Amino acid sequence: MATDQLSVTFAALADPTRRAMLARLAQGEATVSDLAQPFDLSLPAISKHLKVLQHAGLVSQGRRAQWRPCRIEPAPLKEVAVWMEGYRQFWDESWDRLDAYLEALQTEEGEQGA
Amino acid sequence: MATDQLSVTFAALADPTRRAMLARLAQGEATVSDLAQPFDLSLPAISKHLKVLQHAGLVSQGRRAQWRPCRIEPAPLKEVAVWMEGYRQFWDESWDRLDAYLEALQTEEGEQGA
DNA sequence: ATGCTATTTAGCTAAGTAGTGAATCAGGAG
DNA sequence: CTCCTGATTCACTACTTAGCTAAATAGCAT
Repeated sequence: MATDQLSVTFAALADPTRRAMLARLAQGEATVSDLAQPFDLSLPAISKHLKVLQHAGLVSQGRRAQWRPCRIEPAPLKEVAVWMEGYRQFWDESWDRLDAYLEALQTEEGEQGA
Repeated sequence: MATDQLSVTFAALADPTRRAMLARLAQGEATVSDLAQPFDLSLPAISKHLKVLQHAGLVSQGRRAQWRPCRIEPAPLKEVAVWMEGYRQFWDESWDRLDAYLEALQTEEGEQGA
């Protein structure tokens, strides 16, 4: 398995359960049981998913009595955003519009030339 | 393994070899051998990585004689970008600045109150 | 037909992942 | 101290992934 940060982050995000947990944490702190509640999974399974998210640095965990409140951490998402930036031309709609625009321009020129 | 599109895409991106192949394809079409060239991997290994990328819809393959020219496909990247949008508040720097700004405001208010 | 180059498929191994239940640790509360 | 709740670790099973070599397929060139 790849161990570079970006690979670990992508791998952590490659699971709908973990993304749902992250979505829940985007709304604020939650305990492990809070996170487990929507799923038909054992607590150990949730704990494991959580560990994957922590290992990726996407989530940090505190302690309050017997609870382990979890928070979302922005750094790895930022790294993904930076990586995505390098491919913006492929996914940004405005680029598609620009592409269509340039194509239209070229067509006009062709018609003028004919 | 999760089979939803986003999970498959993230899983495909969770490998530095595959991301490097994608980076190469971002510069234009390439054959399988072209893609294999920078790596110390057997051709079958590259072919497998390529299949993962194709299965994620990130790459499409044509045929020209005995070559299979590969192209990058934008749709799954777009889906990732859309997903990321939902977390912009966590990774966008301007949010950090806003956060700092609000914090500064609150500190000022506190000092005024004291 | 034969061969040559590009690529894929098959069959295998080693290692990693996702889930389970049982047991254990952490930390109040009676 | 003992019990109860929250959470983790352990030991195990089923499955997937990444790599390899060897063999097969695709398509041009002779």
